[in-house]
Amino acid sequence: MNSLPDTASPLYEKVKDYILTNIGTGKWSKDSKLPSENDFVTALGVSRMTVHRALRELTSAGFLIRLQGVGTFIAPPRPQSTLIEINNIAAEIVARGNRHRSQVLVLEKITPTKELSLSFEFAKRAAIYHSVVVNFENDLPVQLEERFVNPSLIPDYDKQDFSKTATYDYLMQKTPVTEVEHIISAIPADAETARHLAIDVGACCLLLHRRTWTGAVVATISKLTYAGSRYSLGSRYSPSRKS
Amino acid sequence: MNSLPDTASPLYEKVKDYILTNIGTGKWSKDSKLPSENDFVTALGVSRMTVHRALRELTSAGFLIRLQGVGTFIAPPRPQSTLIEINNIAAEIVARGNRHRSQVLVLEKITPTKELSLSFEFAKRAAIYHSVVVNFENDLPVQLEERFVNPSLIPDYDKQDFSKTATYDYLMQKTPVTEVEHIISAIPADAETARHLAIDVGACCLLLHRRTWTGAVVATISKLTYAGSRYSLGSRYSPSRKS
DNA sequence: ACGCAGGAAAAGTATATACATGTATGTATA
DNA sequence: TATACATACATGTATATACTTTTCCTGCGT
Repeated sequence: MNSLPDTASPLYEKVKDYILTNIGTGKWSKDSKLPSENDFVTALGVSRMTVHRALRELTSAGFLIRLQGVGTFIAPPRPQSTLIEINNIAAEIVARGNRHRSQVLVLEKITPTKELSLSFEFAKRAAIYHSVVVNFENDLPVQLEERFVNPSLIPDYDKQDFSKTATYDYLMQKTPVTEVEHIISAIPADAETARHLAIDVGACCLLLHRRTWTGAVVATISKLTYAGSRYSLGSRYSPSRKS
Repeated sequence: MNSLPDTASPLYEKVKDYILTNIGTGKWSKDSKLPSENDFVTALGVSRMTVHRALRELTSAGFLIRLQGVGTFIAPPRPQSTLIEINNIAAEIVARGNRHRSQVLVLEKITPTKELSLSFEFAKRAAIYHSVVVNFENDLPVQLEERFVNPSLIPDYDKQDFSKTATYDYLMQKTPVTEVEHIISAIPADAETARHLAIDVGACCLLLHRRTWTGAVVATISKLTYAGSRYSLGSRYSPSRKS
């Protein structure tokens, strides 16, 4: 009763293909339940662990939804998640063939405000690092970068020379990021920002607010301000349903 | 010798945490080999299959690189493609528990400018649909939506009632999107925009420029303008987690 | 009718075991 | 010296088994 293809791929991949094919041809309707793991075991003649692995991977790839005690179902079509990628500005500038330079304005250890401490999800008020850097593309300031960094994860942040190494590269190299939060908004430049970006007070800026986590701990909080007239965030994206 | 946390999570998750933590603290250097599966078995007192699952999931999440016959290594820092998801504004508003309403200002067939025709990658100047809609959240205008639509893909666009069906939903339902381009910038509101969004002329706006393709054909071009003071694009993203 | 107990079913986890496959390395042989 | 082979070790796959957790349903008693 084995209707699996006889390619050279491992068995659990064959089971995945078998299931994907049958979803595609509508063998199982969108609402009804898929066969249980044990059904597949008898139908395909493979062990339950192998079926389980196939189903688990299809679930994590977003094709299926599984409920313990209930069964396995076809996942609804993906929500329209059209994605914007946010990259390292220094790398972007260099990739465009332009010259990148950065100027460190502030690099210090501070006691955070109550609000900032809250953003870090700190129980107690603890000291954090604070840096302000301006990034230039061909001597034109394009990004004002303010970062707050958790010293328990990145202990020597204030000892670095960020005119040589981009803060971003340093942080990425120091600690793995397990979660990222982004908020993009448009705001008028205040006097300080205007001065550093060499734009008029009140001029439109893109503000990118970013928090990164390492495990359950907030690692960094960044406020990246782009001169609206000189920079935009772009991406091109092909949705594809491959794992 | 079990140094795993005693939370309520499954064992393979604890092993994953254990490994991620030790990567974070630099216990294993970036170049050297991680302990083998059997090393973990004796060090942590769990079965090899459990270790294997932990390592496999960390690998598929991009933290590790494994070579059969060689060993397990720390993956180079990911190119930080941190992603912003852009969703259907009508759905978002409803998801927030607020009321969505839209007002159709323009719905017509026009002959495109040369520039627009170029954006559509048209060989010859061909007529296209044009719509302008304002989207309200609880009667407050938050988004001005201007769209240009390729009639060869969506023939009846100008016959629809977009005060009932969101343009977005209609387009998504009509034609599959195989590719999307996004550009986000910050611009001051012009007189027209200011009037429709009920903001001051020159106030900061988020401008989201979007092109969608169906196959090799440009399907739609959209200019979505958000009142900067009332809207921001946000996302939270876990590189490691599923779904 | 109603509520509850208990069992069946389904996915989730964990382990032991076996074998397969790929890589590096050392050793014997041509 | 150089090639071939043997071996050890690493990850990869597959299975059998056992137990857990969650959910749903059924039947019994009130």
